[in-house]
Amino acid sequence: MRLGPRFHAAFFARSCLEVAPELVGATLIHRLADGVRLVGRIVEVEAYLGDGSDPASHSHRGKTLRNSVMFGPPGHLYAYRSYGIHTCANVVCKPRGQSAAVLFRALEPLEGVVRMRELRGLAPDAPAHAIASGPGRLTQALGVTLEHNGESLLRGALDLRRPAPGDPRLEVDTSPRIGIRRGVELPYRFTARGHPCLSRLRK
DNA sequence: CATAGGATTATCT
DNA sequence: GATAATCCTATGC
Repeated sequence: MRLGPRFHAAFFARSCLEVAPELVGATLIHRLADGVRLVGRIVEVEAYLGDGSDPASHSHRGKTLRNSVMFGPPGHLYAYRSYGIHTCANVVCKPRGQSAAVLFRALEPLEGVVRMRELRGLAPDAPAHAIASGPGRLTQALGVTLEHNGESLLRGALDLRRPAPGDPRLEVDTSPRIGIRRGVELPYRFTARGHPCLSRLRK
């Protein structure tokens, strides 16, 4: 398949509330060492602000060893461990020194689907919507680990691309974020309308 | 279909 | 020592 154009760092050097909805429909790629390319279309993201107004953000209480990448250059990967088991992946927003991020929550598998099922430990006939619908599932399916924390998403093995010509234009819905205890009411979750690969389907 | 509970560990208090 | 931006399985409608 043909990939869309790259993002420039400037795209991410602004509010994650602007960046997040524009990432719905973009593609996330991981080129594995053996040449296999894992590609998915982003259908669900969440924004986490860094200006102190967002109590659910990891950077809400300032810079720590874990969240230090959030304060680094925009367009890089912030990966962290969740509930001791899962890895979650974000793209850093705002210029260096400020902290904000967009969490990748669900992908529609596009290429390397057989490998994704293997990485997830799923049966060969497992449906596409079970592969990367959820932040932990997404990183497992794409082979993204904590070792990728801090890597650029603008070039290299991990690669974020704009939609390619001919890709579907997705309608974006807004809703409250999932699985958090603070800032529960803030509408910072952005989803592709009616898409089967969302982590939680519409009613 | 919906909900509840356990798993499991890095990070911070 | 408690918490956590979750997932899977089991159980009950």
